[in-house]
Amino acid sequence: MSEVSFEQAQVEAQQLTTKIMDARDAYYERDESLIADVEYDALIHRLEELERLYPELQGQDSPTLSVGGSASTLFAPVTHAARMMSLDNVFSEEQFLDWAAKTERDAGQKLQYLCELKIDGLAINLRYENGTLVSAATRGDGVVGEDVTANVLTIAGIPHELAGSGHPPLVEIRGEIFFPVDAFRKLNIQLAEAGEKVFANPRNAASGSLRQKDTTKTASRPLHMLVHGIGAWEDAPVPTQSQVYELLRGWGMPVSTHFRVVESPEAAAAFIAEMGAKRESVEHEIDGIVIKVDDLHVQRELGATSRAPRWAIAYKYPPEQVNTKLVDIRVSVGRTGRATPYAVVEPVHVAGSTVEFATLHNQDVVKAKGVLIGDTIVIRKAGDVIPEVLGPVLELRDGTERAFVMPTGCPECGATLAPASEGDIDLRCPNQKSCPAHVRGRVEHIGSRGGLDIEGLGEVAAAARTNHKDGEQPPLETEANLFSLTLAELKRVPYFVNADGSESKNAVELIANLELAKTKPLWRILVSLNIRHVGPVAARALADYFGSLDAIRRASVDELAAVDGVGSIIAESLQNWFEVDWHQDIINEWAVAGVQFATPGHAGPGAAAEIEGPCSGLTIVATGTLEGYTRDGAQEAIIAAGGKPASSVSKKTDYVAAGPGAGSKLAKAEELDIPVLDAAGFTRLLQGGPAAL
DNA sequence: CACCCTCGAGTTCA
DNA sequence: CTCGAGGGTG
Repeated sequence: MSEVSFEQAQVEAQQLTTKIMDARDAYYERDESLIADVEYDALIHRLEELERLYPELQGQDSPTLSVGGSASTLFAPVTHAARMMSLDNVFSEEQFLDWAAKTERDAGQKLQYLCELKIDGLAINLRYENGTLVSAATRGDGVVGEDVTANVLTIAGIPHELAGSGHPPLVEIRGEIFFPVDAFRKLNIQLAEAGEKVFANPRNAASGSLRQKDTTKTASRPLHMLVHGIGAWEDAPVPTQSQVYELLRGWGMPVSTHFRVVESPEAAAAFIAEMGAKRESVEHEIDGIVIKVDDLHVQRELGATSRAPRWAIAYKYPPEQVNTKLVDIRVSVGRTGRATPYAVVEPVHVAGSTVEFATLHNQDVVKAKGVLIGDTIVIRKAGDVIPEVLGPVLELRDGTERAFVMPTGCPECGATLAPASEGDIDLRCPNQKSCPAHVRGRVEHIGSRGGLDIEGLGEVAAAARTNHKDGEQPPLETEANLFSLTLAELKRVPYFVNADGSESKNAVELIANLELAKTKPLWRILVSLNIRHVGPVAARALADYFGSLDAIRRASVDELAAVDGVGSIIAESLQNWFEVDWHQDIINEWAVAGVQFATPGHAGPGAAAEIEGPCSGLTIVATGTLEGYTRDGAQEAIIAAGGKPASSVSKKTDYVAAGPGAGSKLAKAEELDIPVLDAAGFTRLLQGGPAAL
């Protein structure tokens, strides 16, 4: 299943949908069976499978959503005057441009496009006769929908009588009914407090609210509608879709303010990218962008396939939430010994990548989320990067699920897990010196970019105390002998051995990198000692002030806390660290191996020199990819120019340097009205200060 | 003592 | 990126 690529799945889903639709049309409309029931079920099942793997394939009108007799007995059937078509989908800019190229070829001319937001709501068909609303119906299967006129009449903003005059004898106006995101959250809080079932998403809330038997209930919900097209209409009096919208606006219909007419496919692609970046800020949920050929005459020429018009396409954004199965909850132990439960899920495609794992933080979070092993769960990507478990889909429980039980022992060394202090939720493995998880985590940290930045150390870390060849010692007992590692010891790790038994190139390089690391700046060495609360920033402050590890060790708590950015907690953490004997072994062995524990030329405590430069006194945040700088390079450059690099944007930030790929920080900068620079502006600022801008 | 700003730590995937 | 918590400031 998971070996199906997205492209394959897309093609297959398209074919399945057509087959299913054809069979269904034949069955319901002409009362004949094209295929056997079992075969029909198999098609549906396969389509469901594909949609679970790639949820973005599932359109609002997917047959999987209406299988099993969706035709409600509550609402009378209504036959639409003109069929409610669905839209074909594209999932990338490339696919969109291909579609546009083909469309312009078919039309024999360059085209203008109307771009609008694809609202994730409920499609509705409003039938006006001589300016009066006579019926409102859901899409249904596109031919016959449900009559929800009484409910729709309660929705504010939908005119019962069209404004102005000169209305046609019959016009069908199509739009989307939706539940504003803010109101949706409030509704769910109310429902939860009243002990009622909450809605999974705004679309379900809209659907549930609209299809109430009791119309006063519908009236109490803040439903909205926005127009996105027309159905039956003899001789529309204007030549373009956008002008139709203007006309409808004049008649009092709610038309979105977010549409734009553009001159080229490239401009439409730009609109897609632009709206994708701010889709969170719109009042309703958006699952994509609809691009239509603006010219109505060309629309008629292009016509439609059996399902969808050829003159419009839906670009679908990757979904932010998907369902998958919670296969297991396991526990990992990190460098601080914290035992962290994490979810193992059936691999699923979310926001551009396949997710297999998601952290659950601690046992309280597992409880709070209410997930059981075996549940179908909802996953999203927080900030489009880190997978997050939102919660279980309770309707899909079948009783075979089981609760997660936090283990009492460390999964790596078996030591009894315990809270570090009274009342602490987190459980930790106490075996700091020799638990493989601890050692592995610490060695990884030493090699990390914020530490000594040593490539290839991750492999050693993984092999520390584990994975060594039978009967031999692992290359590392603890990090104490890291800098005295020999090639022979390294070769105990298969990764560093060639097929012929000789040491690999990586092994030689690693030894050389370790040699170089011994004379790296003091703050990096400090970070590598893995002292609680001492990260790159605190380490830099300490190193600048004291100049040597010896000076730091001899300092009192008060002297340590005198350093800007260091308080009593960090000071005590430092002193406690130095007292542990195997920590002293690390320092001693590293020193013997040649590690530099002092900044050459530093005059001793308090002698830290403020760098004077063009950017003295300025706080600067760098984000995104700045041309000519690496991520760390930008930080160093700011410091070298006398400025202060910060990791988050606040009122105190003076400048934000943003390159392509900048995300929330750029948005925050705009919100706070902080000057934003591109790479060139950033360089000018660093060289000449604010005056150079 | 209540805030706001940062840092540190844990995290996932290509 | 997000969270919780340390540190500094009014």
